[in-house]
Amino acid sequence: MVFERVRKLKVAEQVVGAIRDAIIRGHYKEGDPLPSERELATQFGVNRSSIREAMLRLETWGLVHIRQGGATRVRDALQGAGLHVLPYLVAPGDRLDTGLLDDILSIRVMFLAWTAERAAATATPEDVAALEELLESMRRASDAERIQTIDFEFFERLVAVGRNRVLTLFTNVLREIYGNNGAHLLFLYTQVPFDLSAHEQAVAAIAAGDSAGAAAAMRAYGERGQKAHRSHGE
Amino acid sequence: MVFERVRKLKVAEQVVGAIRDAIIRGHYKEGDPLPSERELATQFGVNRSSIREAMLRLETWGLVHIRQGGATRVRDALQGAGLHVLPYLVAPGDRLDTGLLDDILSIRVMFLAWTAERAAATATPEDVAALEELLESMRRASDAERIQTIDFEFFERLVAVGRNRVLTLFTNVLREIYGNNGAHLLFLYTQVPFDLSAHEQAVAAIAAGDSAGAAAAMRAYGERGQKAHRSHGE
DNA sequence: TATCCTCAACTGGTCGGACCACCCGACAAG
DNA sequence: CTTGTCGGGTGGTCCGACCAGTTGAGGATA
Repeated sequence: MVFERVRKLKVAEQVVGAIRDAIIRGHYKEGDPLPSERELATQFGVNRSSIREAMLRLETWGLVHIRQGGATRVRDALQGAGLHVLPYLVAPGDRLDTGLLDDILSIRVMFLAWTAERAAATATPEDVAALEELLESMRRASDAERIQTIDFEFFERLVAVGRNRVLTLFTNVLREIYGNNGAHLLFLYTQVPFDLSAHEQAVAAIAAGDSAGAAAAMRAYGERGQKAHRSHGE
Repeated sequence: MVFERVRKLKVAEQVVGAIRDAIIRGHYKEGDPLPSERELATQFGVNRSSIREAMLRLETWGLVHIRQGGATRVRDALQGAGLHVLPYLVAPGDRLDTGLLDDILSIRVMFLAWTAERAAATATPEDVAALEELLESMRRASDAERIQTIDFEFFERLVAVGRNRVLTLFTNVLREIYGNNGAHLLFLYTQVPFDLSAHEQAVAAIAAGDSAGAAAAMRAYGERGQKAHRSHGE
């Protein structure tokens, strides 16, 4: 596998991107009316159907509010929107403002700790073996990017072990964020050799069924990341 | 205000509901192809545009996967879908299967504890006053439904106090779930007088800036709910 | 003057029918 | 067995028309 799949952008997807960017960059503020579908169609040089498709996507993401008869208006994204907008709020390539990254890392600590705690309660010997295997490949990995990938696999594995369907849904969202913006979090892994002690402690605790221990280990790991960000940010 | 606003269902919304239900009820399983848009249009007796709109919604929710040239197929909702499908997975009025409720309550504990912990770190005197006011109205409330409403307000307040934008996004999702399915969780509040001690401890800890104490109090409260469900379920 | 009603000119929602781009499976050619 | 072709089906886009709510300006009314 050398070449990636070519990404074909539908017309509607390009329109979505353009409007989303315009909103994020502040051309349209909260509550502002967007141009009518017919006008956007001529502006973009596409058919109204495509504009409609774009608007529908933006609405299900919670970025705009559509109402028959009235204009389609921008909605305050962080107020009314669902979680799923996050991946789209942070456009790939954009800089992430520091405050938001803070918030994300804080949430990360919560998920790491909780996931480990749940996993310790429900792990089978096979689960533990799989986790140890991932540890081993992290030890062997030599560059930050690879470690990051494996670490996220480790996390996903932890979630799967926890066997909580709702938590799995959350992870899917996190994966989207991560997949689009992994570069912003790469600094968490640039220290090589990567300090694996927390992971090792966590796996040991999980193997022993020690929920509190597993949670503490992963929590410590997460907080180390927060600290790294603070000193790294200035 | 006695009467609620009449809810007008767009054609596409009805189609979305019908297809969603068909998927949830198992008429279409993971990976199954849905009928073509043209066929669905004649079956539902509507235009293809409406079917397309419905499909787009289902796709952004992660329930189906659309690909040009090939058939639109059902996607395993709990595998590939984002969090935002949860409100739609549990249709209002449906029974909630016990396992899922277990999972939800488990997540609830995590959020309660974490939210309280964060709040303790960032609360201002005004925040504390607002929380105490909510406590007071819970004391005065006499029926379970009212208590439930206030308790969720309390939680939202806690989130706001934490001042974490990402956590706020999560709450928006939870609110949707809660709003549509509060009845399933009503059993958490049927004990009257409602035991407020955990809330009181949490607020006290928040006022004192004691993160660990606040987390422990709300965690205990959440775990009491889990226990109630287990004994209530059989 | 102040209030209400009416109506025209928007907006989004639905319709139907056409054609394009793409995928797949059948089948022929090598 | 592999490769190439092609036809029929699927979603993607386009067009133009009409339906259904919303809004606001201007006139009728008190």
